[in-house]
Amino acid sequence: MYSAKEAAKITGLSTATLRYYEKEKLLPQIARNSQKYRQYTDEDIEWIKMIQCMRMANIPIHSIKDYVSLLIQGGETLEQRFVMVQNHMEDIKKQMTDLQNAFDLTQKKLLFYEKLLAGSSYKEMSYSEEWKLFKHGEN
Amino acid sequence: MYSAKEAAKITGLSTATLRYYEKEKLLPQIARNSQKYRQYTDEDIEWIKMIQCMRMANIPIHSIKDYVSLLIQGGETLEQRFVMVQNHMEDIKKQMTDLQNAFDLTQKKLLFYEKLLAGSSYKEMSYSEEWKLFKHGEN
DNA sequence: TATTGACTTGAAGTGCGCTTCATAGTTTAT
DNA sequence: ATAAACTATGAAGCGCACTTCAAGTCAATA
Repeated sequence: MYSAKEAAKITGLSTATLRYYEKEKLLPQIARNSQKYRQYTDEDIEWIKMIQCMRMANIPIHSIKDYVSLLIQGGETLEQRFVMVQNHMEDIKKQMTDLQNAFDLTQKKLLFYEKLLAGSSYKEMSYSEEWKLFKHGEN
Repeated sequence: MYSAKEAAKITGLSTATLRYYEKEKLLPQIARNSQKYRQYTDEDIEWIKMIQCMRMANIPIHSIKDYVSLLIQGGETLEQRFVMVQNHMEDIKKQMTDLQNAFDLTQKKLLFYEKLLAGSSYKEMSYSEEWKLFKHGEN
């Protein structure tokens, strides 16, 4: 069992965020001790980590909430959940190609800058030339 | 030369977003015709596409703005720009590993659901069992 | 002539994902 | 006994990235 502060430390989220996630039903109701303080179990922590993973993939709060809601409703909702996960996968794949494009562009920029900084004449490069270089793909 | 509407159609952004980007200095001042209507050049369009690419990688508006500002200032700012691009690259790499983790998790979920849906007995799966399955990594 | 439609502007509004605030209760240390 | 440390709550606030609104200009069309 972990206190709010401990759970926050373990997960890297703030206690406020943990309360927010609970309020938004991304987490089950967290157990309380005699003082009404939250007591996070190891399973809660694991679940929080999974939510963090989903959030890192930009899956919106309401989407995670819907998923959790179906999960709680149980086996009858299996197909719906399957479709949701498929949609998440499509989202993730789209983001991966977007990121790959940005990666490639950024790589090109880095090479460009490295070349320019290696030479000693970069201060002669005019604004308009450089601007155009960027406009036409950084090569 | 393209009108606001045409530029919007080509880039997939709204005219409002294009104006917003211009206001925020992500774009240079766009040329105007006699009626003060914007006239986007091919170079403007290319530049907008580059901004879109950066936005897809979640590079914040203010960061792009700072970069463009340095670019306009010219050659003296080369090292600063180089550092900025290096930082963008670090960001992008971090996002890529996060996305890869989400991808792996989602893949596992899909396999799990496929197995479950292939069998005919999934309606006997209890809430608590399923919940735990997810809590412990979906396998 | 009057209306339609594409455009202009600054300002206000929206949705998301937290974060901070104000207030209060309980336990532990000085 | 007072203060520090931790927790609780609901409500309000914030930063970002747009989006929508209200009011106006201008040119062409019915």
